[in-house]
Amino acid sequence: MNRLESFTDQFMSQSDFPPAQLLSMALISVDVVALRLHQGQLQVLTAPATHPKATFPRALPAGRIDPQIDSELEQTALRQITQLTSAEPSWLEQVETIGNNHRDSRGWSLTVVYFALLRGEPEKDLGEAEWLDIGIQTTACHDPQLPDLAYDHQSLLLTAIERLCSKVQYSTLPLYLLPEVFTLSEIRDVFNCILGKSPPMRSIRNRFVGGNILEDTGEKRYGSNRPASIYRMKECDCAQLFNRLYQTTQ
Amino acid sequence: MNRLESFTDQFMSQSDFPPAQLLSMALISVDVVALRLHQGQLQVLTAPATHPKATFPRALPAGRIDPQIDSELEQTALRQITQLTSAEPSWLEQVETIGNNHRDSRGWSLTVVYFALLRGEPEKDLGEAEWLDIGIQTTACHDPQLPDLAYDHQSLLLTAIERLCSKVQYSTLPLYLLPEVFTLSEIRDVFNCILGKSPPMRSIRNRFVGGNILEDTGEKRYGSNRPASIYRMKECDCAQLFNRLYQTTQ
DNA sequence: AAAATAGTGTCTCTCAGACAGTATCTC
DNA sequence: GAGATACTGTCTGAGAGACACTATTTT
Repeated sequence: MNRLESFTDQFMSQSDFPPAQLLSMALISVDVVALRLHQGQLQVLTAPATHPKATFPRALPAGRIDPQIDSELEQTALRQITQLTSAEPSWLEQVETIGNNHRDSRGWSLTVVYFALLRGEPEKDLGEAEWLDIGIQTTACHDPQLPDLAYDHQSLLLTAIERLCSKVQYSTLPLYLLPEVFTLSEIRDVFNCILGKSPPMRSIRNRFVGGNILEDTGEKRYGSNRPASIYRMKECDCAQLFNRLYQTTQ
Repeated sequence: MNRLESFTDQFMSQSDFPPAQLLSMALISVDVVALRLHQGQLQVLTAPATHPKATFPRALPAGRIDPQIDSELEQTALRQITQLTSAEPSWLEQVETIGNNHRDSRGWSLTVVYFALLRGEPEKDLGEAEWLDIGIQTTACHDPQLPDLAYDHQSLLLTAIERLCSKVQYSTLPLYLLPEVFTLSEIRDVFNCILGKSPPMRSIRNRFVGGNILEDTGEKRYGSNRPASIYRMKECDCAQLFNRLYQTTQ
């Protein structure tokens, strides 16, 4: 038990303290679900589970707010990723905040969960990072095979994956898992890796090219077939939304 | 300065304590944006702003987690509503968590923001509650006229309103602002109150009646015209999603 | 009958999906 | 030319929007 915990326990026992204010003392952490596509496989970034009683050896990258460094919550999340891998996430958004008195045996605890995407480019991981595969049931996307993670991290991962599955169907989010330049077929591959199926190329082409989301680099990717045009996302701050869902993928 | 604050200050000054753990000490609050429709007007529930230096007299209902009462974060949010009004919200969801070192002069502070809808039925408020009008610019829904609120609560309100505006267009959320039974025209009124415009009755009818979302009570509402069928939401746990947006309302 | 709102029929438009057909590369 | 993948043309279907038309009540 480290100094913080012993201190917290001592504080908690002071029953004359107004209970409504006690929870300024809740244990706060920021957990990150960082996903990437690697060799046709959706993967999640993990760190060693530090707690001795952890049910599994790996856990989501997590940490505490460091007021010396972080002026915003998002910076805390970013820091968890950069501590493990040299890559900058192409996407970062808050998923949910879990707070209750049963997820941590020490009492009330609160976690802000972030969701990050990393581009599928060559990059190097630092020390303790490990990417674990996420399996997709081709038949039903609703029950992906998640790796075992310590604490309640598997359920946090599930929530993030559900967010991903939902958002790829009505936004430009799939592009954030791809390298800076890519072909249309690679967009289809993103759908396949995430959902186990994909809309037809006609629909992808209509939405992304017809919708003026992409910029043609003029380059071609050559293979043992007709070369494919190489595209790049047009400059924009955040994912654009469409007003229909792909339905093949439901 | 209450006891917690002085304690926090003292603790913060202990420079030998690992800074990464300090933020277990962040000030945590749960803020609620509770909305209702009252006489054709979208309204937000407010409480008096307690802080002496508050910029405006009213604020969103907010409170701390009380570990004696709350086992889940959502209960803390619910408690803020029931302390001010006798009504149960028909909808409650988490919006976002704001955490940074500049929204509270005391240092790092963290707020989990919830978003609640209350049915437009006769109900009584308790003591300090006050419902403030939210104006909609009929021309552009993107800039509603929000009431002045203390702290950063106007910006939290804006985020919640944006969530509402977005979600009414592709889900059954509008129904959660209506009484238990209602007519189709009242659904149109909800759109008008929130967005300043509404999809045509034909589209509302197709989506809600054709989509098998509603149950016809068999009753009629009489006025100085052809009576309207009275409907009720079919039993379901949460808002159902459609796979297109209404476009008239963009 | 007039006024008012409820509700229907039907056409158009957009965009996803299906699928056949054409294009352009390597081997 | 065969094989492979890229890309286009075009039809269907779902569902939103527009709008004319009909229905049923009160006054």
